[in-house]
Amino acid sequence: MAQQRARAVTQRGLAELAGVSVATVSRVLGSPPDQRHRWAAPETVRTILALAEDHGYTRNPHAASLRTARSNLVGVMVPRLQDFVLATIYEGIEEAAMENGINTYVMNSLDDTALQRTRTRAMIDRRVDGLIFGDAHLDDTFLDELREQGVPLVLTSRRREGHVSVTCDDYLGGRLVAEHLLELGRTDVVVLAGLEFASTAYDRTRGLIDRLAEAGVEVPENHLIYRGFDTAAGRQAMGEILEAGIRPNAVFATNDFAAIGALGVLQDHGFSVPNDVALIGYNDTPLAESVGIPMTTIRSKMHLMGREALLTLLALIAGKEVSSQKLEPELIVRASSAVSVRGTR
Amino acid sequence: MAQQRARAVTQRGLAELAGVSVATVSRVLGSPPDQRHRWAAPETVRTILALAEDHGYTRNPHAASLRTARSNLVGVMVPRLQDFVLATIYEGIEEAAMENGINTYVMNSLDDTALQRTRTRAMIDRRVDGLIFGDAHLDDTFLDELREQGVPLVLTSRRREGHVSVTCDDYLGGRLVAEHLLELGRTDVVVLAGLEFASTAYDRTRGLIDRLAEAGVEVPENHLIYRGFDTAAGRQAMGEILEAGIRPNAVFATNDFAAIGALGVLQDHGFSVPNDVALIGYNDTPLAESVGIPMTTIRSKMHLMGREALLTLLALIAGKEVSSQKLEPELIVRASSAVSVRGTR
DNA sequence: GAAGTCTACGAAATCGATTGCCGTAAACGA
DNA sequence: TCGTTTACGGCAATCGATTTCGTAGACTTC
Repeated sequence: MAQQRARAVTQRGLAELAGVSVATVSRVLGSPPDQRHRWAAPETVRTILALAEDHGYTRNPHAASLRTARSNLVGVMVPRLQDFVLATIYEGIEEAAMENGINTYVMNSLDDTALQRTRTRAMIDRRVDGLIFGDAHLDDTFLDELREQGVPLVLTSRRREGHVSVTCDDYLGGRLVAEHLLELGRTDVVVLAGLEFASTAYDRTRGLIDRLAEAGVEVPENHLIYRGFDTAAGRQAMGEILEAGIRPNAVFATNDFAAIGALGVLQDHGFSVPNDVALIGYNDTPLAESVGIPMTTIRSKMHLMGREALLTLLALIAGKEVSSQKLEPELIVRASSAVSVRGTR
Repeated sequence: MAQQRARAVTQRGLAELAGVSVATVSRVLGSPPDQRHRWAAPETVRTILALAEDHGYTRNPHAASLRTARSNLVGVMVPRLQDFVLATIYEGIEEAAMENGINTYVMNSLDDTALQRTRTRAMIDRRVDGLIFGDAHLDDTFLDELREQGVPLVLTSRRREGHVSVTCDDYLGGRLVAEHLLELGRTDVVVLAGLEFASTAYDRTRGLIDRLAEAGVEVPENHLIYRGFDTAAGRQAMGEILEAGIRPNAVFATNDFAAIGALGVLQDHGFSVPNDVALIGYNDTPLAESVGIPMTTIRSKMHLMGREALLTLLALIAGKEVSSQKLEPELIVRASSAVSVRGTR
């Protein structure tokens, strides 16, 4: 039989050993180092700290949460962790959470509104202090209802009118792509836009369209196709476009993975990238650089986004005034659009 | 000011409303439906259930955990959720957990032994009932120490001698690749093996080598290179191999992403895949099929692996006898190795 | 030197749920 | 008829930490 896990010491145990009351132990152990002396004599503080150390004391979070009605837990809902982008944002969240003594639950909603609801409920039932959503839908009021109920929440990756969010300035990202295309003179563009209910898809597309319009270029309705953000969706969308007889000289995918899927299809059909078709992705995931033809893309600060989202949520929980934040995107030009009359940089 | 979140009802509240004691409420609400009548009259049961429903009662898990010393929480440690494989395994874990009323914490250890320790500690401090590790190292005794302390734990993805694990039969996977190469007559193989301390890398490589040895083929020491599992590592490894003047007619990467990285490098150097070099990956991630040249790979049951890992952990926590499990791998032949004298597959 | 002001703690009430131990009745067995 | 189950459910102790009152003594202050 394996050695039984030693019964953990509690504050009561430490109190008895130190000859003080649990109240004192609680106060000493619960205060930040520079505040401890406010509660006990230096000698007492030292004794308690030493005992805690020796006996490997760790606070029982359930007991603490029961008393304080504060769990130091936040829930994170993402469409899918398989998505590199969300996994990276989550890393940022996790990092900032650890730094602040917070733990996180993550769940995949698969962008399914039913799952979104049941899993959010599961988190609330677990008494999280607040929630971060990476799967906001433009066309669903679930989040509004939640806020009505007074649940502290912050959005990230995708925004939604009326909610605090930390996102990439996707509209600007779209504009950057448009400007790049204008410079290249490749304005007969097809947009593999992602999912219609995601603000990322919407804003990136809108930014592109608006900027092109300012230059007098119209993007026809049938050049926009919404199929999803992953590789399979990119293949699908690109395939449909070609099948419809559309022959663009540029393709903008609102996600690198979709772009990679599109790349495969384009090559299968004998199109050269970038000579026949310039290809641009979004997010600057590692694959963008490593795939056969290094891909032009928009770099977004995913990790930072996660960090800021968590920090914002913490501020919100603390009752502070918080506001939305848009992180700046950056255009990264690579071979997949290296067709400019200027050098290939 | 947003509407204040209504103070949640507690069992005490329900008890008062129903005119019974909290003990009865607790028993009725805590028993499985078919056991409820053992504790209260049908009428009472109905009243309590109705009141709970009406007032949206949800059990306070902190209070319950405090009392029972059981949290219904399990911790999951993965090297990195950015890795599609681990993200998928986690989805399986999450799914099975939800079905069993269990919640999960996930954390990234980044395969850093220090992070591994501190984050595991953070989970234990949170009083998880058990842990699943997806980042076991062959050369580190951390997990052994943990088990000594009586912490219930199960490994997945990677195994480690002396621990219960749910993995893919990686050794067999390696053998399958070897057999495929023997059939193709492409036995001058380079192995981009991944990380040396990971059993996945070790077993897949060993399986390949052993099977080739049985056929009288030796894999020279310098044809094995350990650089990591991701795309960047694949690029790096492949680059070094070529720089060393090695010119294999087949490359086996123990991970699809590394394979994709290698593919890029091979093409950059003017090698044709599969004509000059056959390329084989591992895991059958969606990208394997979608990337320029559809890739031969080994399919592993990642989602199922996660499910089984969780179920195994639950059994372990329940005090049952559990044993390791190896899921069967399957060879998926695609264009990247379609060079057989037989038809293309 | 009387009245504040600190300092350093302690007592005890909570937080919400679980559970072992009992008590009371009605039903049952022989 | 009387002892024994069985059904139904209350009492009260706990789990471990936090926090509101207090209090006793030391120190100031005018």
